[in-house]
Amino acid sequence: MPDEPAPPPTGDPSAPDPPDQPLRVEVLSAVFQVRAAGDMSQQDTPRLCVLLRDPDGGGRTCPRRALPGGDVGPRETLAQSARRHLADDLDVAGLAHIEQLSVFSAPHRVPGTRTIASTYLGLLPSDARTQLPDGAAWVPVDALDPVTGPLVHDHGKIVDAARQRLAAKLSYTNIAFALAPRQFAMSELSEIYCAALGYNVDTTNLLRVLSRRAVVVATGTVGRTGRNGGRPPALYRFADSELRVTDEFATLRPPM
Amino acid sequence: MPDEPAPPPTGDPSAPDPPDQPLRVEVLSAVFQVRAAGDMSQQDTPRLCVLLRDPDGGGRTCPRRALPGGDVGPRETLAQSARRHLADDLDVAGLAHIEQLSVFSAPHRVPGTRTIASTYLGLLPSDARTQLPDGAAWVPVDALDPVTGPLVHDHGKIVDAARQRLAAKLSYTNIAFALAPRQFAMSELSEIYCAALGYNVDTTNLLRVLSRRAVVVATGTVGRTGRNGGRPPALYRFADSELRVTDEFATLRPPM
DNA sequence: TCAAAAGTGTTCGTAGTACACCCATGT
DNA sequence: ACATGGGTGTACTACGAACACTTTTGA
Repeated sequence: MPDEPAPPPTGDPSAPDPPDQPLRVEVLSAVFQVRAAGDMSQQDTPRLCVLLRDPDGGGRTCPRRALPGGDVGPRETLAQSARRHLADDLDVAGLAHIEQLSVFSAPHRVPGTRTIASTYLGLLPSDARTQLPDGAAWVPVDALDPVTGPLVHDHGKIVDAARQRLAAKLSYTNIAFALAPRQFAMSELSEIYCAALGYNVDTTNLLRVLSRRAVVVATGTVGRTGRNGGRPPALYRFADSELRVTDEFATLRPPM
Repeated sequence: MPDEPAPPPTGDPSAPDPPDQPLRVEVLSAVFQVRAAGDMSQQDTPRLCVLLRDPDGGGRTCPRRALPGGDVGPRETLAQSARRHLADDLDVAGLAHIEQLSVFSAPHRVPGTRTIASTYLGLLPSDARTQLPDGAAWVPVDALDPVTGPLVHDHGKIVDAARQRLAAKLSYTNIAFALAPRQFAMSELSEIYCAALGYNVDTTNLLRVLSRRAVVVATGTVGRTGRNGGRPPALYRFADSELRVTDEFATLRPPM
């Protein structure tokens, strides 16, 4: 699924590759944050947003939209490179999680020099306030194809892969720690799950599941009640602040 | 986990990368097959084996061991490149499945030119007979570190990553189709699961789980009884011959 | 006192495990 | 017939989903 089903090689498939062939390796990152959509027209329910950038620089009427990234430096790993390129747009210290997605290697996925893209998924807690430079913006992922045109090159596919990865890991890991604030009411966490998954999640059951797995723990403190009254919520936090698999081997697990 | 925690870059981390820096991209594949270990001393229970190759050519007394692979050609995707390099050792048409693993990019993971490795997991059905050239061999994965020395460079880590990926997907996908023969008794399939997972799997329950999920279906035919008598087994086959997720979202699944 | 939000308890369905028991074959 | 492996049936456990009911606040 990562590699597009490119047509079979037209040249001699067993030709030894010239060691000096021009070859670029770029790193592209899909960074997500759940944020209450900028327009305050609606009763803004939080939405999953992705960080996009205009590759031609800011200030256009109809900017092209691309994922942030760039080339790999000679002395850095790919993960370090991803962080370095993201530092142009946001405070990378706030990035709570970053992990590798697949490599996109179709020979002509971008025009010009043969460019292989190693892609990353990054997550930013919902309470991290970012000051984006010109040409960068948070775009709700469910408003991508229809409204603004498609993304540059194959970046749309990369965002899709990132969404799928996130949705899957929400189900069997504690990855939501990287999308949630340090402390939160279960209703807030539920909204984050809803935004990331795209469907409703029962708040009470979410608490039960995550408690049993010891993914979240109560802090003992309570938060403030909402605008229209209601009982003040207990506050929780994630037990770990790094990825942990919580439901490995749902089936075919080792005996005992 | 894919990128080793390399030391922070020593040079200027924000230096723009020279577009003509020497950079190699290699493809490495961990190909697995469950095979009844060559030595006929034991009551040979099948074991998970990985295809290794002596990078210095065959005929050594104490060969080094490495994963098969090599550089990417200018007109091929990484997956195509993986298949091309594997063709030196086996009939790639027999490879029932191949998928991307992570990228290994530590700056000095191999000496000399900066080399980034894109890695693949390949699976060969247990009944595929292979005629390996000199210098290539099937090595049981549980006999890697202790007996023969470690693998070259970081290839040991790559094999570990491949094993983990396989074990995980055995639990929630139909990936075993790529390790099993076209037709098989459930006891054979059970042995394959045992070999790949490293622990015992109950044959009767395996049938139930895989039947309910419509992963395997009965062919209606029966096989021959074993060496010491016993009821002849019903034969089964996998419903699909391509990867399918069978247990997506074990928890937090969409309503209805 | 009423609405709104949070939290608790209960019921239900279902998937997976363990294990006993029955079936079919070769010797 | 009997040992050997294959297959079926059943009971048990656990987890997650749904939903009703209770609790705590603000207006």
